[in-house]
Amino acid sequence: MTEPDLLAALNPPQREAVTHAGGPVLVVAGAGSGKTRVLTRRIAHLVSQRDVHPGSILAITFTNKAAAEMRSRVVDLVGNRARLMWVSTFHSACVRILRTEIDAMGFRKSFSIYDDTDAKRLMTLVARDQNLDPKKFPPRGLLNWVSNCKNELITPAQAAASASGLDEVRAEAYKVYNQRLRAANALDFDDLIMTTVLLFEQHPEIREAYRRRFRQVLVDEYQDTNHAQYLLIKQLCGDLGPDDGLPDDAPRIEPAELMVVGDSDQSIYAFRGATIRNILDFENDFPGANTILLEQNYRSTQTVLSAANAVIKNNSGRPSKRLWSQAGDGEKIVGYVADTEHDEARFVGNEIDALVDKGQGKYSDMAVFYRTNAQSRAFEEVFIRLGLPYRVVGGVRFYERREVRDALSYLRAISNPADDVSLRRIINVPKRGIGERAEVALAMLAANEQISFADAIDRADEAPGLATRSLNQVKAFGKMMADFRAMVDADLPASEILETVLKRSGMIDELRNSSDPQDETRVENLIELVKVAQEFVAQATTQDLEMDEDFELIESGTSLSTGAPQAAGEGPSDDVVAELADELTAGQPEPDASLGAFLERIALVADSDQIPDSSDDGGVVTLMTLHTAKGLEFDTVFLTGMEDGIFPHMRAMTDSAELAEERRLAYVGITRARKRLYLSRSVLRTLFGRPSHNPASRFFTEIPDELIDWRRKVSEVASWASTSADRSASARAAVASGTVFGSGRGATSKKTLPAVNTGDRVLHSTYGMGTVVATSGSGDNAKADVDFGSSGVKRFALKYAPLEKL
DNA sequence: TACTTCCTGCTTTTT
DNA sequence: GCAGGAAGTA
Repeated sequence: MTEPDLLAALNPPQREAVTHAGGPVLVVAGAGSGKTRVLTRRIAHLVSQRDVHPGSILAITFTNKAAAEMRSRVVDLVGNRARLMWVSTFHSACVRILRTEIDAMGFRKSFSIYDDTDAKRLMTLVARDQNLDPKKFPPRGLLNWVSNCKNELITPAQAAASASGLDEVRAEAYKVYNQRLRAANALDFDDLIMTTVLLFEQHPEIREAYRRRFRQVLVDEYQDTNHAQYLLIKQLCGDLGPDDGLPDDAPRIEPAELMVVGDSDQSIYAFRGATIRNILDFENDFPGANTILLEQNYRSTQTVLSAANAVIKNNSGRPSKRLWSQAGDGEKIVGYVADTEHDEARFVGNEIDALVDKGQGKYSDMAVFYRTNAQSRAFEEVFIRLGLPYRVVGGVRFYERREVRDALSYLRAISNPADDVSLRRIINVPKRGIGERAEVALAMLAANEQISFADAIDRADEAPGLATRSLNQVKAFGKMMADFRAMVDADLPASEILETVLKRSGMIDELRNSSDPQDETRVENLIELVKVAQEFVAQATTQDLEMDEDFELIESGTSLSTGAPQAAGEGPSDDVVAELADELTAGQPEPDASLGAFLERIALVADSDQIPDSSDDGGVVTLMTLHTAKGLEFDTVFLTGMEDGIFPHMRAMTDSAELAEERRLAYVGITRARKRLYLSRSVLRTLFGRPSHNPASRFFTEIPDELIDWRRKVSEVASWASTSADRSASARAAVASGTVFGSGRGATSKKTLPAVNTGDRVLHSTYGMGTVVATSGSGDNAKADVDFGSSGVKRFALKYAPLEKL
């Protein structure tokens, strides 16, 4: 694509952002102003410049999915040569750097990456060892505290030095937790960033190599970066001044060109350390910075924008921004007050049906948003009944399932023998007679001898108090793991190793022979995992071929060394350019089907990257949380559960900063809509398994009434519940004690048992439609096994299960 | 050692 | 109303 084509269809501020040269740039962009488009075009523009080598571009996106999309769009625009650029999330970029450089930080290259669940497990162990009261110091809370430290780049020693009171305990937990991580040769998510920053601080020469490499750095969603990520950017393209750690006579390189794009009104990840300070202080952080404002919205109608503005303006202390649209007023916002969440779901379902019937859109043009994943249930139930095609994004994740985690723990323990957490997870999976006693004996040996758990297994003879029977089992297990590791040494592809592990460990056999109907699904999930591995291996092999093409491209003369001459005094010298060209060709990551590479992919890629394509004809309705909705847009958006206590979430209502974040979340949700916005709430909602009733969300009432077309305003339940304060209070009390509806704990209602037989179709409030495949027991003990297709087979006690015969 | 049965806490949001 | 842990039992 030629240069004018790249710039066509952009408005003047966008064009300015795309072609900007020299000095850092902050693009402050409102919702729907074409942020991502600007970034994509800018990268394409850069690649099409003769003196910019694609390998010198580093673009950071928020999700891996966004990275993949941006990458393929740029390749579409300017061709294969763009494949050499780095487009990834902060985490993936750091892993890529650490895989090369981590020796310098005292880890081995085979390090494991611990996700949230692993981290929590490890922290639980630490807390137990420290004899911490789980009520006072829940692992989750400790982990949050540690995460904050890591985001602020506070080391355990520094934390201990400045902590007082309860924080002294937390700092101690942080220290031990990190020691255990190090011993397991593992890094958690926050470590990935923190360690990279520390690496650059402690090894200026390594940092300098990357500064020379990346000449163009672009960051999307800058409002959601945390302090550690900011420091990383600063290390890569800030002006470090005289304290840059290099010898005085070493050659310096000009800082790279930096462009960040963000909207402080869309910052919704402060809860995990993101800070809009990074946006507000950009001009101080990067002197000489330019700010470009994108205020025209191309996505939504003026009505939608007015609603969004009306909500967000209640946040104090935000820089003023006036978003405008040329799309006209469009349709009014539809408001609906439901009696129950089922009623709300029915309204949404019927409305979707009606819109499709009237030809006002396809299923794939519509999305239902909610605050928490648990709220998807009512919609699923109703949508199944109505026969609406839908897809829930997020929720119960594939990689969170027990059997999948077990399999991955095997792989990690094989790839990284020091990984005690993974090893201890699977030492008795499947059951092989190595119980708690045996495990403790081995752990004692490991502690006494200062060796890893894997080494303790190899020296099990020395373990104190290990029964002979257990000893034999442990030896057999050690032998098996050694065989698996030999497969890694022989460079067998990840998929092959996985298959062997599943078969030889006996995991598959145990599940196949099990009487628990759920285990059938588990087998299917493992087969699915094998498929994922096979696809990964296949992909790595084809990438290999593409890389070869790219090398040819470089060699055939498009590389930096033949590019336009640099202006004197600016940019890298010719020597540096030549060196850079060498580095670019030499330093390409070998595409890699190894076990380590596979594990890395699994750790970093969220499986919520499965947002349905709108290209399929008809398609499906998308259900997701507001957080997942970030960066997406739909013709029709249903914003549901607009109730105080739900959204804003109960736990955010007391804290003004958290409330402000919830409001930004509302702003994000509203601005996802192109043409039609529905807002709904329910007066009565089942929460924690019991009914509770909530007032309208403050965000709902902040929207001017004239923008809203009320379909139903006052619910009957609302009128009896709120006519008098007394009655309302007593109703609430009754609800709270579970006496009114009889579904509270201990007040099990007597319900007539649905008589089901094999082959009956039933509806479950959580799993949806299913078929009875077996029945057992009688009377109160009657149970049924129900097959829910993709959700698998579950066994229910008919007395309690929310099952309905169809 | 392994299976069963309570029982608790949980629901924010995710790279 | 469910998962995962703790405690109790074979």
